[in-house]
Amino acid sequence: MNDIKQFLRSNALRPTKQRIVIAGYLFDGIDKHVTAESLSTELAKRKHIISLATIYNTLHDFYENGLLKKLTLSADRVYFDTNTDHHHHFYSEKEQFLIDINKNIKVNGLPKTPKNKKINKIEVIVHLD
Amino acid sequence: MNDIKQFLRSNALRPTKQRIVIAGYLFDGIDKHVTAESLSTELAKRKHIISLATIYNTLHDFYENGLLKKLTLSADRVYFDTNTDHHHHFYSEKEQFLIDINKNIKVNGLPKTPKNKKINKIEVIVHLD
DNA sequence: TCAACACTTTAGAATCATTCTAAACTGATA
DNA sequence: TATCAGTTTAGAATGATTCTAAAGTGTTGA
Repeated sequence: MNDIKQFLRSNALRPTKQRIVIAGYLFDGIDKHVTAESLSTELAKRKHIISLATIYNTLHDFYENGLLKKLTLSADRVYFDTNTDHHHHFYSEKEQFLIDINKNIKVNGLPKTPKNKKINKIEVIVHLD
Repeated sequence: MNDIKQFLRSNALRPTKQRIVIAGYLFDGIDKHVTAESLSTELAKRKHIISLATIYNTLHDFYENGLLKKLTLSADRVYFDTNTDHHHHFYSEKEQFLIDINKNIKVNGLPKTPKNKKINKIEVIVHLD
């Protein structure tokens, strides 16, 4: 709890009740993929009612501070990943699930980067049926 | 023109005025990436006013028949790619542009596919700044 | 050629994730 | 503990996309 407060402070985020609850859930040591909706539902189960606006705000605050990765895999919901190490994903659109690939993947044969651009990151998504 | 009609018929799509215009634009031999909005604008420039609903319908009809690839790269607009060969992309979220990578890319080091699942496709997105 | 019908198009309403607004609230600081 | 910047929130707004249901149009068989 005080850990969480410190954790938030060290990221220049004021440790409010809501952020503590959300961070406590997200960063409990088990990597997770959440959407605003799924997070809201999960917290509600634990009797923590936090407005959706705050959930969106908080996810973005965390994302902007590098505490979450953002994944746009389908047009109708954005996923946030608590695993911020560089990694890739298995994804099933049909079943809407996401699995981290934590092995080292190599991508070979890339053409040269367009003029005046820099590669930010390479994202590999393995789509499953 | 008759080519386009045949082309549509061969894909079990009735060659309506609107589909002929849209297919004529999309499949002119030059690969393109469009969104519903960009397509609508492009056709309007050419004095072809087609309702957005029809543009969405048609893009999906084409997509379902394998004439277009669908790319969900940002949450707020879906791209359709006239290049349906298996290929990858450079993508700049900031500048909202998309470049096909037509070279052969190899992805090495994938872990084994989750039980009872099959790989549908592997998508590599090279994010640029 | 044409009637008949299934397939299409369309305007406008509806949907739904996400963002915005402006007011109430609260952690931090002196 | 008063003050104020940073937060939370309900509810409205946004914007891409989908839906609805009515009008329009290819296609086909005679």
